[in-house]
Amino acid sequence: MTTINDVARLAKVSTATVSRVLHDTDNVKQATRDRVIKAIETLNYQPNILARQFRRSETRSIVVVFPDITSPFYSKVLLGIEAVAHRYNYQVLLGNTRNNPEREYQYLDLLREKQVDGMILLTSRIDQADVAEIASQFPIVLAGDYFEGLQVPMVAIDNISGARKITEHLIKQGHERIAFFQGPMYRNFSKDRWNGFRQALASYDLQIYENYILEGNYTVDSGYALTLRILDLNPRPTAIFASNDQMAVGAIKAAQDMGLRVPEDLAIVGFDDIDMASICEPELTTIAQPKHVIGEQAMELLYQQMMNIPLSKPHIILDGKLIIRESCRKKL
Amino acid sequence: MTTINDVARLAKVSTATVSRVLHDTDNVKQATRDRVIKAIETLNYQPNILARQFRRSETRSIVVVFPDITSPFYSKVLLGIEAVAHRYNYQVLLGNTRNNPEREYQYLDLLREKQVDGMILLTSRIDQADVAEIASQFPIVLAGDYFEGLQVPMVAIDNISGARKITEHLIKQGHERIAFFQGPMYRNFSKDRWNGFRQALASYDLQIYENYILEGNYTVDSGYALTLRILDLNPRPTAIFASNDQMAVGAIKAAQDMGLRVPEDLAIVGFDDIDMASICEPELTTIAQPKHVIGEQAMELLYQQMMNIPLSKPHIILDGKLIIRESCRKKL
DNA sequence: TAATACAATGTAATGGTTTACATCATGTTT
DNA sequence: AAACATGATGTAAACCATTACATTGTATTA
Repeated sequence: MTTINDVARLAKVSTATVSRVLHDTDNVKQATRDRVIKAIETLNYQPNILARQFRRSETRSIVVVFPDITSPFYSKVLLGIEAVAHRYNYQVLLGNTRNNPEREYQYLDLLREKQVDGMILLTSRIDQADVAEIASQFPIVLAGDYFEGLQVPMVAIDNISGARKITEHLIKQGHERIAFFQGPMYRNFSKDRWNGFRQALASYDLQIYENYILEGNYTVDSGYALTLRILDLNPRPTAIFASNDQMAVGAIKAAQDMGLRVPEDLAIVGFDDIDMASICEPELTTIAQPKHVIGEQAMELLYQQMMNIPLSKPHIILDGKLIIRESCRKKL
Repeated sequence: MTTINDVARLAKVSTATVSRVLHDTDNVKQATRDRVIKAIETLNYQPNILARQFRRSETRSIVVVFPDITSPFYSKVLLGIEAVAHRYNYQVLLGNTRNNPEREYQYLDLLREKQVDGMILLTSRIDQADVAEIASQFPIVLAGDYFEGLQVPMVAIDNISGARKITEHLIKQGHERIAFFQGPMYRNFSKDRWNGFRQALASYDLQIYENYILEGNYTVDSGYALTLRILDLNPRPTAIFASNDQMAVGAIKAAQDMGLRVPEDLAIVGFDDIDMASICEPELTTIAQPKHVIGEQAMELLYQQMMNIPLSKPHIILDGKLIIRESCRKKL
C-alpha cells in the first residue's frame, strides 16, 4: 500500500504539504502542487480513509433507524434523506429494527462509539429519556414522528389536523357512523391521528361508537381483518377511517370480498398517500404526507447539528394535504 | 475519553492484556480478567472503534448497490441481506444509485478505499470489465441479476425458465396473440425474460408479432402507457406478459380505465410477485422470486469471501415459482 | 536598507488499538 | 533436581493521516 509518505518522498516535500494539496487548505506554490499531484498519480495513491476517520474522529456517515425498509412510507422518507446526505457527502447506514426496540438500542451505540456522526430516527419505541439523553450529546433528528415535550429536533406533519381534515371530509359527505382503525399507540403519531378524528366528531356533535374503534398494526392484512370484524356489527358503519393507507387498502379488499361496493356501500379513507393509494381500485382518498421533503429536511437539520450550526428552527411542521379520490363519494 | 491505557493503568496490567480480555483471545488468568473487567466498568470504557478499524483495516460494513430503494423488489432483497448481515455483525451501507451509473462507480470506490469490506450489487449498469476487475481484488456478489460469462459470484433465479413457464401458462389458456412488455436491456435479466418468452412461443409454433413487443422501464406508469398503445392495435392481443409486476399492475389499471375486464377481455401476467400482486384487483398471476432468500444467500456468499472461505458454489440459481391467480383465466 | 508581514514548507507529536516478540512464572517430565 | 513445556503477561512498534508549531523564504513598506 502506498502511503502519504511515499508520495512525499517522491515529490520531495513533507507529508504536511501532501496533505495540504489533498485538502486544498493553506497555500501551496503552484509548482509544488503540480509535483505532488504528479507523484500521487504516478504512485496511484489513495489516502487511507480509515486512518483519516480515526485521526479526525469523524466518519461522514449517518444511520437512519426505522422499523421496516419495505414500508412504502419509510422508504420514501429514506430516499429524501439519502438525496441530501449524498449532496453533503455522507454515507447512509441502514438501521432496520424490524420493530424490535433492542435493535434500536444497538443503533444508539453506533453513535456512542462514534461509528456514525449522526442519526435520524423515523420512529422510536425505546425510552424517550434515553433518546433525550443521547440527543444532548450527539446529533439526532426525529422524522415523521415526534416525542412529546422533548427538545429533540424533528420534522413531521401535523397529524392531528390532518386526521381532523379527512374526518371532516367524511362528515361533510354525510357520514355519521364512522369506524376508526387506529395504529399501535407506542407511535406518537398514532395518538395524534386518533385525537384528530375525535376532535372532528366532537366539533360536529357526533357520537363515538366504542365498538367502531379497533386497533391494527398498519399492515394491509390487519386492515383486512379489522374490516371483516367491523362488517359483522349491527348497525354497520357507513365509512372507515384507517390510520394509514395500507390498512385502508386492506379494508377495500375485504369490503369487495364481502360483496360490498366502495364507496357506495362503504366509504374508506386512509392516511399517508403511498403509491398504492392512486393505483388501487377505487383510488384512495387520503392525507398526503410530503415524504421526500420530510426526509430532506430531516437530513438538513441533522447536517446543521453535525456542523455545529445553531438550529434556527428545530421543529419543522409540514402540511398534510387532503387528496380527494374515489374511495369516498357523497353519501345520499 | 477513556482509552485502553486508562483501563490498563487502573487494572495494573498492560494494554495487551486488556485487549486480550476484550477479544477473548489467548489465555488470561481469571483473577486478572476480573480486575480488567472491573476497571472497564468503573471507567465506563468504550473501545474506540475507529482506532480499531484503522488498525485492523476492516470496517465490518458492506454496501448494497441498487437503483431504487422504494422498489418493492429490491427492498425485499435488501431485507434478506440485512438479516444475515446483522447476524454476522456487519453494518449495511445504502447504495442507492437512482439508476445513475456514475453513482455506481462512486460506490466501487468505497471498496477501493476500504471503507467497506464487501459489496452486493443488485444490478449493474457499469462496464462489466470494471466490475470483474474489482471483483478480482475485493469481495463482491451479484444478486437478482448476473453478468454474462463472468466469474463474479451471484445468486438469482432462472429468469429464462420462469418466463417460459408463465408464457406457456398463457398459451395453455388458449392465448395466441400475446403482447410482451420488456424492460431495459441493460439489465441482463430483461434479456432472459424476453428469451424465455420467445422460447415458449417457438415451442408452440406461435408467431411473434413485432408490434406487440414494447419496451417499458419497470414502473407502473410505463405499464399503463404501453397498455394504452397496445389496445389501439388491430387486432388486439388477448393477453399481456409484462416483465415485472409493476408494469402488469399498470396494465390492469389501463385496461380497466378503457372499460375492459381483466381477465375476460384481456389477460395480464407479471413477474416477481411483489406484495401488490396479491392485493390488486384482480390478483396477479406471476412468477414468484424468493426475494428474501436471494438476499440471504447473497450475504452468505459475500461473508464467505470476506472470511476467505473458498466458495463451494459461487453461482446459486434458485427457482422461480408460477403463482396462478385471477388475472389470467381460461380463454373460451 | 532595515524592518516587517506573510507565504511556503517542514518537523514531529498525536490519535488508540492491535500484535509480534520477549520475558517471566508455573507446572510437568524424566 | 534439571530440563522443558506452556501459561500468563509485558514491551513497544506499527498502522497512516492530520495539524500545531516552527522555520525558512520572499515581498512589501517606511
